[in-house]
Amino acid sequence: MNEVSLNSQGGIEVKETRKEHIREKAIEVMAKYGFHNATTDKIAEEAGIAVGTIYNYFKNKEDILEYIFLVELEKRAQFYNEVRAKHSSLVARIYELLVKHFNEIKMNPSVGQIMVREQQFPNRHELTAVTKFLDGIPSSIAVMLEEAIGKQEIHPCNTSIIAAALFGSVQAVVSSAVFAPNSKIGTQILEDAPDVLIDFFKNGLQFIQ
Amino acid sequence: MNEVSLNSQGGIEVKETRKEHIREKAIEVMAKYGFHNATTDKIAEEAGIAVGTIYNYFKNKEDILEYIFLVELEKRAQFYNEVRAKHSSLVARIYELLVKHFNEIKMNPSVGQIMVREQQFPNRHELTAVTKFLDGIPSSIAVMLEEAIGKQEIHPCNTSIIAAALFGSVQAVVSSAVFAPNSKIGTQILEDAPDVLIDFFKNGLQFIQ
Amino acid sequence: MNEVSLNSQGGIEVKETRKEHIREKAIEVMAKYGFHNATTDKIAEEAGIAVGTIYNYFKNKEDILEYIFLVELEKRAQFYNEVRAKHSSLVARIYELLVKHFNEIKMNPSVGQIMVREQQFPNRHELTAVTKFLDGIPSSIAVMLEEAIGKQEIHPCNTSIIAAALFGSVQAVVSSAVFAPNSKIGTQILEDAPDVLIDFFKNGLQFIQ
Amino acid sequence: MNEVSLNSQGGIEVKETRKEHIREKAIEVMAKYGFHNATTDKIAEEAGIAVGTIYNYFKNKEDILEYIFLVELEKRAQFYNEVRAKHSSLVARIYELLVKHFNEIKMNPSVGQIMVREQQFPNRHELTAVTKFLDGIPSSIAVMLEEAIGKQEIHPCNTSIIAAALFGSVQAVVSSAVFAPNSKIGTQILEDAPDVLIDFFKNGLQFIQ
DNA sequence: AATGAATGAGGGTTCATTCAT
DNA sequence: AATGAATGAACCCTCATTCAT
Repeated sequence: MNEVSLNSQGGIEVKETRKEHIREKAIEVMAKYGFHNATTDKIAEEAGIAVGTIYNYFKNKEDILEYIFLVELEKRAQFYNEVRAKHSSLVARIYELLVKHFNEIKMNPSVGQIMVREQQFPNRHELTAVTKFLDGIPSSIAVMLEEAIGKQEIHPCNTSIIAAALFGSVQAVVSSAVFAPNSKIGTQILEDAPDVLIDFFKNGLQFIQ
Repeated sequence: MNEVSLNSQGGIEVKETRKEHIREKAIEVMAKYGFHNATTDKIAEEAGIAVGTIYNYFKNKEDILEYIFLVELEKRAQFYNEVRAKHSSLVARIYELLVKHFNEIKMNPSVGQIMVREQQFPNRHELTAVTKFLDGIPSSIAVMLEEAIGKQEIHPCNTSIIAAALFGSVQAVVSSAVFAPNSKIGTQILEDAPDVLIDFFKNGLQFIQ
Repeated sequence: MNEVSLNSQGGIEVKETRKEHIREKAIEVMAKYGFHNATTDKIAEEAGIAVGTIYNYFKNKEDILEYIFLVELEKRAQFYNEVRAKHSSLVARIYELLVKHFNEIKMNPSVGQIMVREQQFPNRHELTAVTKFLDGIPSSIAVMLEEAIGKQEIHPCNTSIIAAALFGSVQAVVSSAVFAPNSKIGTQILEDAPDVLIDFFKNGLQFIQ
Repeated sequence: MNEVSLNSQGGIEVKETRKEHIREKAIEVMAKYGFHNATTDKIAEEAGIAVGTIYNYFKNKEDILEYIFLVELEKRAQFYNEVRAKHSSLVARIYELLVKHFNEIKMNPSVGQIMVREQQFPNRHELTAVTKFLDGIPSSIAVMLEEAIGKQEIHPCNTSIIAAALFGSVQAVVSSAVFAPNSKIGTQILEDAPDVLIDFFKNGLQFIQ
């Protein structure tokens, strides 16, 4: 049901199927035009196939977006599991998650644009990957926070709000990078972001005295 | 051209014109369906007027969204000016901005939904209120940060990334509140948010030792 | 019912009423944009009045065009009567009609543009002034031709076809003048037209031998 | 891109494609209602297709009119070339053009109605087939006149005015035929027109002495 | 599996006309 | 008589989706 798997080198591997090809081209088109203005015709043209072919792999246009988020969600889930297995300290975990996340965005900024923009989903009742991504990641963060509190690594706090804030910080920085007026600035932000953010998360604004 | 003004009690006051009425109803419809699925027919119906009437007050549908953001932008600009005049410390400033901001959202959650969702605008080159809101507020935050650094109130930092992070935190918390499964939870979040966030901004995650 | 009358000097006089004012401004707007793109709003604005006022003087928008043609039709009817009273020869009659007609156009090219362009009338069953103008003038010409044949001034011919051809020649020359790329050319055509046309009508293409 | 071609019998042949079918039906609808009142829905209904299908073949509604004129223009261009190749005398040329032109109209009076009525096109600056038809044909006539003057076949004259007059004559006669109260009269006019007009063009009104 | 022409519901927008003031 | 905001039917056009080939 999904083509994301871990290859022997421990990297993310996505089988290059026709569906995969459409996903990649759809990302480009949706990043450029936004979901609503990304017509199926444009996607098909970009992918070098006929419109009808899209519908052999996707139920409808929304399903493409769904799949895009699903793939990213699974990547993040893998990161999450890897990181939990590797580190026990909260800082170490978050730091590595940040590094991996921003690396992904650096490698494919288009997907970053979509992640931070496409938050319109008419059918919230269906448990979509989009929702899972936007709600699920903060939840996972909250879980880590609660563990850290349990281990007396950090003081107690409102974990759901803080989790939202952490996720929001990251999304906003991604946004500022991928929509930066020139790509040099954007790349620099993506490079600096993990260190700057981890420092901010650890110490806040660092008031003097 | 600008119906936002300060009344004698120092609160925000908006003259109740027909345009204002359309704005309010459009907020409800757009919050419910999202900008693209908010048809002009639905807006007109909700406002109890004919479709054509909308076009006596707005150039087109996008212009309604533009106006919604403009009003909110002006409110935030007022907050910002008031707060700068009243406080000189960064913490005090941010805290009061948070209180005011979350209060506004509490009073009108629909507008909060729109603020965090509608970031799709085809013509970014036109200097729209939407762009000003999404780019301008982080800029204002960055300015405050730089002032605080200048006054040695906080240690130097990458102000643009941190400003983005602060704004993103707030947007994400607003999002978690206004899209909360039930309004009780949402209201609680909005109530707790200023204290929780200011604490986070000051101290970070508060690691023990 | 109509404000066109002969004044003491024998010239055409149109009482300057509000209705008259609207007619004049409507001519300008319709000449510029064409009937269908000449909105009532534009006409009202040009006339410096409110849209509603137009409807105190005209049944609907078509009625304005109707009135425009009516006035021109009556001017042509006056020309026709004057000319018939003054001359008995066909050539003299046609020549003077041409002179008067082209003079009118020279004085108000906008009306010329409308006369040659607006031939779209959905309700042909109503006997409109537009129809009368476009059908009636050729009829009058045909009558003159028949008289001339009766008086053995010219050889017999298919008067309805020839009348149409004569009228068409004139309309086409008007068209080439009022839509000329620059007004100098247009004015020159209007000046030359009577002599050139009367010569053509008298002698045809003047084959040698 | 051009479906007009000469078949083995030397007649005009138009490949019956879907686009061609729409053109034909659009002619009927536009002739009946006029361009502005010919809705795309009516055209689609008449053609027995869905509205959307029209837009698979035409950019927009104006483009249909454009194509209609283009086809007619190409027919006339073919006539023109054939006739120039066949005859060298001006009279022979014009006469055959008249015969061919009126024959075309006889075969499809609807197209005649459109040709003489639709002279409203907002974008005259674009070099449309409509403009080419209405401006181009008189130009071609002017060229033939100048040749005839050069060969001393006719006396010098103002060729542009005369060319306009000739074209206008023809258009007006077409108009009187296709808008005739009954089709019998119309057909008769179309039949008589070439002889009547050529006689008029050669000799003018034929004054006695 | 792939194609792409056909579909037609639906949407944004216009604008002639009305009518309460 | 004059106004001009309100009206809403009507229109052009788009585009996700289908299905015969």
